[in-house]
Amino acid sequence: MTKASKELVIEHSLRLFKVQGYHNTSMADIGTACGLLKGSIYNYFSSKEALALAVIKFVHDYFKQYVFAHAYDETRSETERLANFIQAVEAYFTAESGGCLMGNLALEVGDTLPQFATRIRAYFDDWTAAIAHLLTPQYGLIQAKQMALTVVGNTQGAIMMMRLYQKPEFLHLANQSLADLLSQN
Amino acid sequence: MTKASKELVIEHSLRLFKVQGYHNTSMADIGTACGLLKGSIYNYFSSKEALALAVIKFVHDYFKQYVFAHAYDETRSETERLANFIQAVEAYFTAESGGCLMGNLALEVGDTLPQFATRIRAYFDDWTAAIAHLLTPQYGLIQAKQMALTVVGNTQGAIMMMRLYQKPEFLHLANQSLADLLSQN
Amino acid sequence: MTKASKELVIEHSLRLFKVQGYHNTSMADIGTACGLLKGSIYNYFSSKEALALAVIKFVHDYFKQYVFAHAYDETRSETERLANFIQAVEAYFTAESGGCLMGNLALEVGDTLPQFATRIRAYFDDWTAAIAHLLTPQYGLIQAKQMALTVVGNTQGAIMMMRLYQKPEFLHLANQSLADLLSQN
Amino acid sequence: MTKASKELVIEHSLRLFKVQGYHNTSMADIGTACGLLKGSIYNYFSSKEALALAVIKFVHDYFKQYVFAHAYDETRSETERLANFIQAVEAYFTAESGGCLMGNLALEVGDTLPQFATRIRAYFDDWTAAIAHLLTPQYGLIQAKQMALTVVGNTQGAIMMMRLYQKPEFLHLANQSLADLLSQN
DNA sequence: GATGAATGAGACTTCATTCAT
DNA sequence: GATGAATGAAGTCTCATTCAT
Repeated sequence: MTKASKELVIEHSLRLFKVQGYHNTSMADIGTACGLLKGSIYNYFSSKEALALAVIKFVHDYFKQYVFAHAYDETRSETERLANFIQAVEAYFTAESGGCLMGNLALEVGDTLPQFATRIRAYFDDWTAAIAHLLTPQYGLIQAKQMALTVVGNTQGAIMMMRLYQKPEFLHLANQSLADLLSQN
Repeated sequence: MTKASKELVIEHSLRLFKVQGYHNTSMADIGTACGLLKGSIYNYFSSKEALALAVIKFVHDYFKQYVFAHAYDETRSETERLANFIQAVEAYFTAESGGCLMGNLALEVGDTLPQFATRIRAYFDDWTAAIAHLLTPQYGLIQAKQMALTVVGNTQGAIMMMRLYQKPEFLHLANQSLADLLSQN
Repeated sequence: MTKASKELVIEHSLRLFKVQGYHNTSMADIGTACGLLKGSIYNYFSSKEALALAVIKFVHDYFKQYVFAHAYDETRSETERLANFIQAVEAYFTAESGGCLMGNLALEVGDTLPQFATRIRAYFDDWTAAIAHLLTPQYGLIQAKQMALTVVGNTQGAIMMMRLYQKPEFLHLANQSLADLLSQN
Repeated sequence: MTKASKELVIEHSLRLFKVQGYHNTSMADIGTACGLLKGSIYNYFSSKEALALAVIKFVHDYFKQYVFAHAYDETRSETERLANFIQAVEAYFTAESGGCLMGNLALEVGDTLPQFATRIRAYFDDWTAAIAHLLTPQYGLIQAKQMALTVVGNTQGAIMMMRLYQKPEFLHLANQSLADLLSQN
């Protein structure tokens, strides 16, 4: 139950941080969501910041395992890998509201909490690397890397628009542009 | 001095909200930046929220006058208009740090403070309309509008990346893509 | 206009103190009611407390002139005097809402602002003396004085009930009891 | 200790609200009286208003149990019940200073905080009903009810006078009048 | 005489954190 | 591992008062 509870706190925090923001989410909010008192959370995490870093790691690990991994799946063709990757991204950000925790945190605390910014960059780096890996055969390493950075930016922009206008098409369109990059040959 | 002081508070608040976030910026922070006590700000704005809304309006008005207006400048060719527009966008977001207040707020409080979200959407709507206006002759109204939405998203994504990685190239590249949309004929 | 404005401030303050209480009425409230800014009130009164004391004096003077005086009106019989007195009391407290400023202040700040308590006692003393003056011929000085104190208390209690239940009968009944004291012969 | 501490806060608040008034008593005042910091009180009550409502309920419950109950004590004769009732009232309001919290609040916030007014009326209703219950056998329901309302008003007026003049006789006299209502047969 | 702005204290309330039970 | 209670700092906002214009 220890592990389960810890993960429970992380998952509730993830949702709250995403929807309400980091500074606007109190330990009491998190406690309430978990069915705990705020003080009890300190049995699992030493501070609000430590909790948030665990949440960031949780998201990052999830993407490594369930999203980015598709880019390196050697049992599939490049086009298939990309399709699976895109599908995973779209499924993830369509399933729950609040957009992308990493993007949200980047804009909320990117300039004030450098510990967070470092980890968010690492996540974006992995995202970029995954896409670059898929584009490299066709475009070469240098250009693929550059294109991947642009794609990540475009995707984050699309998620922002999707959230602000409550319309999932934005992300879908951005992903189609990405898909086109490989289907053009 | 009234007008000046009110605008002074707005400008300091703009900077602080942008860099530190809305919830992480206290009235005391703003007061200190303006050389006032926290309580004195209430001589100008009835609440922190009212102040933030004034800041949002200030930014929106600025963009209408100094950025979006380029798209409607009938003394220039379409290509020139677009070039001026792009130049204004790039200058604005390169000049100061903290990215785009509107995008930042969209992600920090978009789901919590609907009064803010409405105004931010209005800003993005105007931005979109300006670009659509430039693309319509070549692409037709429907497609231009759609492309404009994508461009705005891409720009916001680029600003996010620019801020996170502290590299201005992101925005420059996004703008080049926009420029290419008209120079391709 | 000086005198008029000063009295204007007093009258608005009287109403606000009566309905909202002393501590719950701000100088800004009073200013707004008078069409002034809060700072302007200090052109008339040196402090909130000085203003309140002026209001107390205003009420006391009004009662001396228009209510208590009936008890000493030598052109009338005792029964007539009492009837006029009662009529004046009833008219006053029925005309406006908020009950009796003096009673309200007695209970709100009687133990914390002795300057107020002293003046409120003086007002009650005069009220008591007026009634005692009317009852003395029939009951003798000692007993009349005692009865008058009881009558004043009963009247204040009736005003409290009248205000709490929003029913003017309470005061009317109390006044009838007073009237009966002289008509019983 | 929970119950004890919560009741402790209520009792200190009762005393302070009674003597200093509601708006003139700060959470810091209450905290100091309880040996707590102002913020700690929010572990017991969600707001100052919630605390005040708990205080009102506390007083009301106390009167139901220790004062009004005498009126319904079937083991005693009517005259004894009334004597016990009167004795309880007199003991209560003589024991502590500040008068009657309910009456004080009625005049301070009766027109501003309707949540308070409703509860205060309920308290006065029960008080009235208790006296009416005692007077009904002799006077009939209708008249007894009317007389009871007058008695409650007179008692409150007496408590006001008692507090303002710092003389306990007022209440004693009012109670004697009440006692006479039954001893006249 | 009126105003807009400033002040400093203080109001209610929230928060992250700690700790004995 | 959970809780209730405490803390002290900080947050938004209000207030009485002052003063230059």
